[in-house]
Amino acid sequence: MARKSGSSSEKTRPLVRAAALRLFAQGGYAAVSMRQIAAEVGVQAGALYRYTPDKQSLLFELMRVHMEELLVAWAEAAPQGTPLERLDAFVRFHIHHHMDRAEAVFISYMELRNLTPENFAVIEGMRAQYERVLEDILTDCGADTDGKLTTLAVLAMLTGVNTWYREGGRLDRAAVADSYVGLVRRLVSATA
Amino acid sequence: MARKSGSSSEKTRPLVRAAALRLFAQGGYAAVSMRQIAAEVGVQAGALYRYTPDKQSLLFELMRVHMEELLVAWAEAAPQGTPLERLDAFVRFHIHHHMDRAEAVFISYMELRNLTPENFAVIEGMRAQYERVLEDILTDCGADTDGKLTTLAVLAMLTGVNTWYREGGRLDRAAVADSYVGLVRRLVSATA
DNA sequence: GTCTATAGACAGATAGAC
DNA sequence: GTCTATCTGTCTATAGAC
Repeated sequence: MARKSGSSSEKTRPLVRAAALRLFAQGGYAAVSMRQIAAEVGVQAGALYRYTPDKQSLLFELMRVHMEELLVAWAEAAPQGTPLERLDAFVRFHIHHHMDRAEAVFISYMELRNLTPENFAVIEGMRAQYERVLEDILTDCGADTDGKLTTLAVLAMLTGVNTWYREGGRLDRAAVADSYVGLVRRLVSATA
Repeated sequence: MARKSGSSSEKTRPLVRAAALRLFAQGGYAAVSMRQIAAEVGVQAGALYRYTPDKQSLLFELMRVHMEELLVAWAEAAPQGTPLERLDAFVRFHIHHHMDRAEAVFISYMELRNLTPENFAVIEGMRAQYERVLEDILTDCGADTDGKLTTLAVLAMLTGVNTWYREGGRLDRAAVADSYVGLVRRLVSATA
């Protein structure tokens, strides 16, 4: 039997996550205090410890969930077709998924060094899994480039979009994705 | 008439910069204390304030000097030749210059948000100047891609090398540069 | 030029009332 | 589940001795 809706635990928990996400992205993990997060949520600092054992776990959970969502979203998209079609699909998927989660993406790149070694290893493993997705596609494309190097080059290029793309700018989401599909196709084409 | 060599000011100053560079790159500006920097130098915290008015100025100077060195180094390289030759030269220059300054590069990307607005504007202006260098080369190459977007895509790709390149790894510096020259040439080639 | 000592603010985390 | 209050430690920056 469900509880009466009086408890605000299931309301406050996501608020804590959202506040931490925003503030960590804005000011950096080390520069943001638990008191700032609490103020953003509208509670006192002590109340946060109902939802996280400590500040480190708060950061780790944000990054872990972000990476998990990324891997699950790709698995669910699961595009079929020729290798080049799957490459196009990956480029569009990566750009759109990352545009929609700018803060989580930012944190997941910038705050790696603020993870404990154990937590870092977990995130790195998930990142390696995602890199593998693109590497396999590139292998299937049969490009005559260095597979690992090209994988990292393409991912850096695609993720770099987040550093400059702003909604309402000169190019809309679809135009950006189209442009990068073109760029990546050239990258894997035979040498001119 | 030169002073006797007794003063250690001109010895300590670069030590402070070097310690700050290393520690900021390793732990992040906000997470590193003046005491840690002092310990690395081998003095007490108070002594640091002979060399910087405050912690913020220390960060800003590291980034400003890094950007200035980058612009000066390119100006001195000043490669001539066809647009495509200059593009190749830019790719090699960027990769080698950045490989040699991994810590300063890292800081200059990661710590932008820890600059005061005034200091941020200065660094952003210098970054825009550098982007303009590549944008002009790409324009001269006459690629039929979006010039600004391609500029940012290539820069993200090239700077991304620093996130994975390690001396003594599978590929040496020259091999990495060669590979990226190939990738960038494809990017600006006619569509396959 | 570097030291010791300290001012004054703020950090993460916990205890116990309600 | 959130509050207030607090413990314990650290921070940047400064003052004044040497």
